[in-house]
Amino acid sequence: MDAAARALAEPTRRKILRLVRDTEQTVSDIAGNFSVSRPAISQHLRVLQDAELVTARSEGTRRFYRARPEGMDELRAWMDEFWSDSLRNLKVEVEREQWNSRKRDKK
Amino acid sequence: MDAAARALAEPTRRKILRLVRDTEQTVSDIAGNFSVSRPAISQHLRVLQDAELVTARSEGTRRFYRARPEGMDELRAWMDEFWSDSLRNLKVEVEREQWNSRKRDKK
DNA sequence: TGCTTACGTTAGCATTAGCTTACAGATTCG
DNA sequence: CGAATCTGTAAGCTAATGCTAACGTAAGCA
Repeated sequence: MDAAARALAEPTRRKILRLVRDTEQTVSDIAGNFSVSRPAISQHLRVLQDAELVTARSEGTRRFYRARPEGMDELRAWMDEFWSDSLRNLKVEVEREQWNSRKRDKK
Repeated sequence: MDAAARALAEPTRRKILRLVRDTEQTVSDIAGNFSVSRPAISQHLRVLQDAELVTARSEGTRRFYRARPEGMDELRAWMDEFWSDSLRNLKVEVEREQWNSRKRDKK
């Protein structure tokens, strides 16, 4: 999950993910969309692959990359839990406040 | 959003977030849970604050930090869209496949 | 007024990240 | 076989990151 978060923290890598989300693409294809060198893209793809956010398939000399959305599951789950638990606690907080205010009204 | 993703990419910072999710805590309180120095925690808090993932409140010499879950909204939205669009395209893919297979059956 | 507590900030260091250039391996094509 | 294509990898540079130790500052307390 550290790897996924770190991979997503890079704008270039997020753009790459969008590029290979629906259609698998070769390294050269991908690199064509950026101003950085092709090796730089290769290194980004390496990071994405280590984070299991993309998969690769070789065909002849070319290499096709495709996004792997499930790679985000862990991070998404972490955020979802953080979010929902926080909401739940907010709810408890509000209810306690309402309870206190009822007590105050009684006095 | 870059800032949020980068901030979340650090295990220490995610732990800090959990610590101040429900109850605001001082820097020393937080630092007590880690083996790194207090200034290191201060720096992490700085990163979290720049990413708008925590808010701070001063009281005397102490400083209370509290999580700010909305700071994750942008990143969550990005992932949600990525996820759902990918699912939608998968659906289209499957439907096309079914269509082709029906065509094949007709032959 | 001094001493203490609770912080932030700075300087300095080791590590990591992202990039380019240069090179190496595999495949295809003449 | 030899040349061209597609790609990964290594070396080397700069910038950023995470840490510690030292210092600065503001508030509370004797």
